[in-house]
Amino acid sequence: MSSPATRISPFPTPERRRRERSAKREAILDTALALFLEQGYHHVTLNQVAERLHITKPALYNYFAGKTEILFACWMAGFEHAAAGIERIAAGPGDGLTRLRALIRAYGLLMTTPRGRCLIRFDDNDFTPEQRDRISGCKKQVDAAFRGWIAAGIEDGSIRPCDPKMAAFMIGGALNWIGQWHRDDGPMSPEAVVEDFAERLTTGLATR
Amino acid sequence: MSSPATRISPFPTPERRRRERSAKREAILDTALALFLEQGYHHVTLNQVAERLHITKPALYNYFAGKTEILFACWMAGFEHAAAGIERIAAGPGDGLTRLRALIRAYGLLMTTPRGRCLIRFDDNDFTPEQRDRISGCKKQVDAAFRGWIAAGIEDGSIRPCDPKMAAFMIGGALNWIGQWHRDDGPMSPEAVVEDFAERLTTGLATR
Amino acid sequence: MSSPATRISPFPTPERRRRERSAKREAILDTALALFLEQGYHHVTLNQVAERLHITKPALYNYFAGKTEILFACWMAGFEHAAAGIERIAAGPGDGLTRLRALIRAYGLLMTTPRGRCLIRFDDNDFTPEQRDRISGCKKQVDAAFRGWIAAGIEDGSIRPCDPKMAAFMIGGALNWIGQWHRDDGPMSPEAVVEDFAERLTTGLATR
Amino acid sequence: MSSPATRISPFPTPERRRRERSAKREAILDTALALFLEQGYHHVTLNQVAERLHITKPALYNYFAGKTEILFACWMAGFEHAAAGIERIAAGPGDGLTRLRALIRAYGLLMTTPRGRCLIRFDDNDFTPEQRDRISGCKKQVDAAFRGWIAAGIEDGSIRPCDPKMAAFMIGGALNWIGQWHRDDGPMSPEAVVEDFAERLTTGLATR
DNA sequence: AATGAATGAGCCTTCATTCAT
DNA sequence: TATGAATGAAGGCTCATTCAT
Repeated sequence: MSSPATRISPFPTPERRRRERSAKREAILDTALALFLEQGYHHVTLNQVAERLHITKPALYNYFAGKTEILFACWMAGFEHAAAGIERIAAGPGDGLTRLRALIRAYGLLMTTPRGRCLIRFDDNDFTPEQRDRISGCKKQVDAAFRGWIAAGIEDGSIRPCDPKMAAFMIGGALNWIGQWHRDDGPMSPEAVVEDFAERLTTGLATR
Repeated sequence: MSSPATRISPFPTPERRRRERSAKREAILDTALALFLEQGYHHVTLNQVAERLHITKPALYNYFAGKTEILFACWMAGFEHAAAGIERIAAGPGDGLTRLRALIRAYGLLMTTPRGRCLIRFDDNDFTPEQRDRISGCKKQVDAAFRGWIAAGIEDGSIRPCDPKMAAFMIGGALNWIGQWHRDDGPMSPEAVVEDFAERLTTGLATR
Repeated sequence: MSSPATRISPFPTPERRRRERSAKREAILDTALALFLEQGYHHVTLNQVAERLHITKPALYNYFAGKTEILFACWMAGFEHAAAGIERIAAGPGDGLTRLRALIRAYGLLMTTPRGRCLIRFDDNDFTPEQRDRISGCKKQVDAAFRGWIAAGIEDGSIRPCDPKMAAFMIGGALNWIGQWHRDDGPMSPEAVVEDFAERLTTGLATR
Repeated sequence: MSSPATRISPFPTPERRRRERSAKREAILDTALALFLEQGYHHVTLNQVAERLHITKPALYNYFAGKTEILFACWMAGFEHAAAGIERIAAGPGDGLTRLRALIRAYGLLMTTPRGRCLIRFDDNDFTPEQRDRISGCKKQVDAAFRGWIAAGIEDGSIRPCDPKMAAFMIGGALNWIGQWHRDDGPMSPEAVVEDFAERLTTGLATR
């Protein structure tokens, strides 16, 4: 029995307004992302995105400046997942090999989700030059993490001497590819896949 | 030196006609492919393709039924390179590991060329359903080659027991990724890259 | 005279909106129809239609799915006139001959208007198969009306025994042809023409 | 056993050349006409015409100046049939009614053939202005024949006094319409149809 | 914040026609 | 006479984006 004073007012507070707006932005992103991955960016019209959300096309412009902005926001959301994982691992304990394996697991897992898949499925040519620049920087960060911990492992003796760049290319390629072949309804769970890959991708590198 | 009698006639023979037509088809393919890789399929107009060839747009239709036909022909040309490599290796000698390494080298090399790059850069959604079906079959053939020689290597003792499917996914991913990062003007030649990868991708698999 | 309070608001009500939209659809139809009859369907571009309406080509797509849809809608609008006439006559009194003459007048009048002319001037080949099917059904309805009342007249003795099918063909042909030769600025008014034809086409049929 | 002297030379004489050329022109006309009636002028490409004749598109230009020339030649061929019929009837005996009936039979028969059908199925807008002018003149000739013999019949007493123009419109419409509904594989032969129409269209006119 | 309506820009495709051979 | 190849011209349609309400 809530008293009138505590009943929720139908007139949203500024705070609630902000939350709702943010939730709508997220919903647009999720919907657009799903469509982009299903049909490809150029085959998706803003009408489709809007329809799935039960709104109309121009309404989208209240939340995003345009189609490429949505694309970019999708990518960035994916990257932030990756960046968060990297930070978490960096903040945690472990030698180079341990951290490399943790990154493989985290990044590999990400690749089995839409948020992660878009990181490599989106075509660079669909971004504006400015967006491309920012994306390029982000990609370098991820690459630096891989190379960094490989180098650290060589340093601390957990990884055999090798060219960190090439090793990172190999590992990155194998992980990125997961997004292309892994199906949620397939025989292997994402966790099983990344566990397998963490082992498989480092047996050649580990000093035992 | 050539007497009038042996000079080449300006009137092409039927044979020469056929060759020239074929050469023109190839030129269209190469030009379109280069543009597709540079700018992305949807950002390339047939006008651009035609202009680069110093012809007009409708002239393209003398050689291809439409834009997606060109796209498809590009893909198929790439696949035929791959298939030829597979056949050559299959026809040659060697145990499973040897052949797997040969395939890694051949496929990796292909990935440093436009013909190969398009195999994974083109978006499935841009093909017609019929084309997708054919492509799907072709991809299965390549995958089968990787898995097959891994399985053969396990059989003949040159490769340690493991899941050929996962191993093939790892190798395939690493190789496909080459097309994304390798630059012709980079520090490593294609040959050096694939040599490195052939070693790197099989150290974890080889029985010594 | 109107006080500010009773002035029409510039903000259209939903009802007014619907009416305006409907009026625009009609305007498109009328304009397109006029052009189609003037120049022939294939010589009319959507740009011309749009220009005459002081809008742009894509705006047409807010009201019709495409060019053939417009063509079809024109035809259907004409048919509905005819169908309404048939219903009205069917609902009214009179023997077979009386009704036949009424139909001749109504259908003949229709043929002197663009709405009616299009019924026979449009080429079946310009419709989609689905549209053709529907049109075919509509044409059968009209034909059935002619034949039906001829048969009824034979039954009730107002028309001499004869083959209703052939009689209907003759009458239909004569009436359809009106659309080809009658000019609004000609010597005979539409009413005079159909009065003449109602007599002329039934003197051979009437039992006196 | 034809002697060498009488054997047909493989080198055609100029006379035979002319005959063959003329035959080819006819073949093109027939083929094009059939296609035009089947699919409508604008849906028929010169490629289709050429293919049906087992030649190539540009070859057509050896016989006709362009697509509309073919269309026009088709129409003219049809008209000449009609004109020949008119002349034959004019040259023969009979009062106005007799000749009118003869014309109805002849013109009606023509309408059951492709040559005749095209006379009213082709769209005026598809001709050039010059062609339109000539066609207009031809149509007037036919119309004049109908009206003339009706007037003659009134004069000689075989036809009841009436407006020849309107009577001709009625008869012409009914006859032209035959081309729209008559099927060669239908229940009535062309001869039966025109016999019926000759009677039906003049019962109201004849003085008995 | 959301909508209906309209627009501008662009692209693929078709096809009659021409030309060199 | 016939062909292969190429072109010019044009049209329908799509869609991201804007604007008034």
